[in-house]
Amino acid sequence: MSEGSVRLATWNVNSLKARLPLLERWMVGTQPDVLCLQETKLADDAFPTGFFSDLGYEVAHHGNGPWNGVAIVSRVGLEEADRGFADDVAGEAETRLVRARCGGITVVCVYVPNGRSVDSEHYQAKLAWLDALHGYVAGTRPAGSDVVVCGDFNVAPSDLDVFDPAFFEGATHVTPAEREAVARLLDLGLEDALRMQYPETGGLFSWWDYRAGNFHKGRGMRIDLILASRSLAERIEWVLIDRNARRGQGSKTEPQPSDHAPVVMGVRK
DNA sequence: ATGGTAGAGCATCTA
Repeated sequence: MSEGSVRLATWNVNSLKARLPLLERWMVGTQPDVLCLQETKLADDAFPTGFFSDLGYEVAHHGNGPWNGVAIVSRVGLEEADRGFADDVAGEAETRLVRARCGGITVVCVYVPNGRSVDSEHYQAKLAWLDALHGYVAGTRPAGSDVVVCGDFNVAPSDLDVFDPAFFEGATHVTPAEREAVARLLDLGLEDALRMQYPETGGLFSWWDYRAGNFHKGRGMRIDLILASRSLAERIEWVLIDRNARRGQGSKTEPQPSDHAPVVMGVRK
């Protein structure tokens, strides 16, 4: 990209340790300036800081065990790192949020709880977590500054974002309450970067179940989002979902993919 | 129209 732009990406890697071979190849090829990772599945003391510093990046990780775990990786500066919500919130121990200031942009990296099923307590916890996120994001004052909130939201914002709305009836990720929670985030002064570029294009998915050949059948959803504050959104040059990074499943010679593809955005400085 | 996969880690649990 041109000298005057910043490349920001988000990727749920489904275990950083398992994904290192593919991640290295992808970072060398893509050259992100800021990369948000979810589901590192690592405790902080097991985080491979040297892997990233060798590639020229600083990191802020928030993880405490074999589940969840989020990180911000940056080569345009990484300051004011902040882990988790400020106050006690359900799920606060689950290491699902990390924030840092990178190259003048406030970056909030999130891994929203899955919710499992609508009738489960985990679904209620998901809604509570999204509510806490709303308060947290409001505190970053997105209406007046360069803020990005990105990551795995485990919510498909509209029916355009799923391969078949009928298939997901009664399931999590598509309920009015979850979609309302995302809409309320946007109301703070954020834009859904990819949807802004492609307002009516279906099939732009970021996640496909590993099973049943769903990736090759196009049976996915768009749940990995980059929400950009308006000052940033008006400088977006392009947004893409890198499906190439989702290929190779089951191959003996290709590095194995996550079930998520990275979402990448180029922004003028 | 989930459960055929994958990753945690060693029996299942989570997604």
